[in-house]
Amino acid sequence: MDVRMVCLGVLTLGDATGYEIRKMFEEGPFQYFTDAGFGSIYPALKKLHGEGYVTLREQAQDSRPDKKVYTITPAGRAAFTAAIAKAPGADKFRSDFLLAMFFEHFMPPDLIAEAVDERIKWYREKLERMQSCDRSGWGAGPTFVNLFGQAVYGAAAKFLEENRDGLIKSAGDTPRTEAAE
Amino acid sequence: MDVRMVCLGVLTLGDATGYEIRKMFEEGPFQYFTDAGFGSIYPALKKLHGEGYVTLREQAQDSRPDKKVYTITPAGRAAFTAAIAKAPGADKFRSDFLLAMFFEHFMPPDLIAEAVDERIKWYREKLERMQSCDRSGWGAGPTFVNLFGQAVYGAAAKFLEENRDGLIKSAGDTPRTEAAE
DNA sequence: GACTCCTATATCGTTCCGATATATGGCTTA
DNA sequence: TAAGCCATATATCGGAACGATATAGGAGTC
Repeated sequence: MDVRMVCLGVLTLGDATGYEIRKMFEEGPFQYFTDAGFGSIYPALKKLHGEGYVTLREQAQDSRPDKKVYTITPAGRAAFTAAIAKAPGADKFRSDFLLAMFFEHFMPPDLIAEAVDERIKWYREKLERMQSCDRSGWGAGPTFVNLFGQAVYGAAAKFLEENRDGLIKSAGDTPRTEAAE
Repeated sequence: MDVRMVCLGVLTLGDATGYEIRKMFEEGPFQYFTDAGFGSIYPALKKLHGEGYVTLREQAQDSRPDKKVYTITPAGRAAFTAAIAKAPGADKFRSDFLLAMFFEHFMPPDLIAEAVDERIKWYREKLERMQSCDRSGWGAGPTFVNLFGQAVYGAAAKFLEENRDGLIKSAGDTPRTEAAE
């Protein structure tokens, strides 16, 4: 599922500009399982337009670049429907934090503690945002996705809180590996 | 943390070829939180060699391309240590499956059921592999990472099993959105 | 007055991903 | 027994995506 199709999905919810689509990925209900920056979205929209999957109308604005409001076409809806009907690829969890923890013996204990504490805070904040949004009026799909996110992020936060001290203690008891031996 | 540094990390565990590093990402303890294909690894190793972070010795083999066994240098160890000392970026969870579930009203109920069941199976298999490996002799870091993975993947599997029927029932009760309205 | 943030576009260079090419020995299977 | 697939082992190529940067003015803050 490439950025093009994800943009089409967002446009099934209503017309939007590239900037608004970006905000959806950053703050909206999509933020926990997908992502795309301007450098991906603008070329994607241009391509979708060339393929006839979206139309656009330009809204002039003073002291600001013109807004380009995109609308999905019937062909676009058909393409999106076909795209999500295909068996989705594997879920991917990528974490530089876990990579660092794997090599914990290269780090001083205080740095480990800092990294774990930061990550707990990060997961708690994300979780808070997921829990605090008003789900009344949401359909079954968005609700399912939101609750899935809560289950997974909650499990991550809980694990880190319960295993923080053990990891740091073990690091304090074990000699650190020197960078150049 | 780019592919270059992840390769360096693997090489701190012992000498390896590009092919072996790939296997680590595919089957080894790294598979749950990082990934890289040949198209990333070979160029990364070439660059690391140019930077003096690794050395290589070529081992001739008959009826097969020569093996290139890479060894990390002291400069490489220093670079890796510096890389993991920096505050790691955000954890990323990417899921085409959740994207499809978000737009569940574009899918017929039987397709939803199939997708959820496949995903449950996938998470259970991954979990099984994480649980069944022999952790005796592992250090604190790898153990921590493995148990984190179990906590998160376990939570995902559990959520899907508990909410499968509810989602499918709700899909059966709600009219499906046509591709082209 | 300086600084940062928000809106809104877009590009550019680097990196990454997936598919493909090459070569051969071993194992399964129809 | 031939056909097909898997494992080993290298590598490249095109396209996609990422991150940083550019532009520009108004609003809000220190």
